[in-house]
Amino acid sequence: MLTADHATELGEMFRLLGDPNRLRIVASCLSQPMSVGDIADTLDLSPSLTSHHLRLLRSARLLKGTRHGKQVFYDLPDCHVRQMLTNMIEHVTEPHDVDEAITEGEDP
Amino acid sequence: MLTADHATELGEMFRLLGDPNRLRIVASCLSQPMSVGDIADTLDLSPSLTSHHLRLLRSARLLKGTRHGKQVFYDLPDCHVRQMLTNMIEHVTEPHDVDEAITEGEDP
DNA sequence: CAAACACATGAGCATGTATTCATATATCGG
DNA sequence: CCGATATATGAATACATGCTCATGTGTTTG
Repeated sequence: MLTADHATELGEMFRLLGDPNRLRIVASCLSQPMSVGDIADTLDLSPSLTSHHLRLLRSARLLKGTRHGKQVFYDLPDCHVRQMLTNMIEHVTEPHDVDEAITEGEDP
Repeated sequence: MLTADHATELGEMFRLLGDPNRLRIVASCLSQPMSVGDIADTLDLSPSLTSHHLRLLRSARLLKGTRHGKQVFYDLPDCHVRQMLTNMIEHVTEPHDVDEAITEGEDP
């Protein structure tokens, strides 16, 4: 069972990954640490917006920032999360059929 | 790489799991199909709110609804998602240390 | 058919949040 | 120290979203 507290905690992480730009930011740091400027350039986001998102991701420990001189590089400290994301990104590239209707179950 | 479209699609799914009540609803359907009333009772949510959330989860194909007489039972049609969630729920019960600061990397 | 039950849906509100613009902080080169 | 570069932060705003209340739809039973 999932307690309300754990649902809030886990939900907070999913909520952060629920924004497309934030998800792209995290994804861009999956294979190697990325500087803020490189992330912003790669994803075509303003440095300010990128930094705002990075702050949220850092607060939730989804990303970890390491300063090297003027630049700060971000990467995923949690290998469990990294694996989950790698997995889901791979999964989302597969085709799937569409059916959102309520189906009828056969009689018992 | 993760395209913007795929980020939107995957992000949409994470966004839905990002609400604690919705996450609890999905989690409650992990082991066996659950009727709307049972979900609402178990999680102490109003039937209306439960149904609103179920509609969103159904639209995103995170849950599938099957009618049996007056009741509608919901469960997870995607075993990939089920496994991911089972995994993350298990993970969130483990302890973890707290460090959201920017750390200093050693000189090159 | 009518009443009861289970669920779905629409409107409305209060709150949260993604983005932008302006500004501040930190680090390095000269 | 000064300017330039890189990142962070604060305020303001337009928009999204969770929730409730009221009502509608579908299904079984009398």
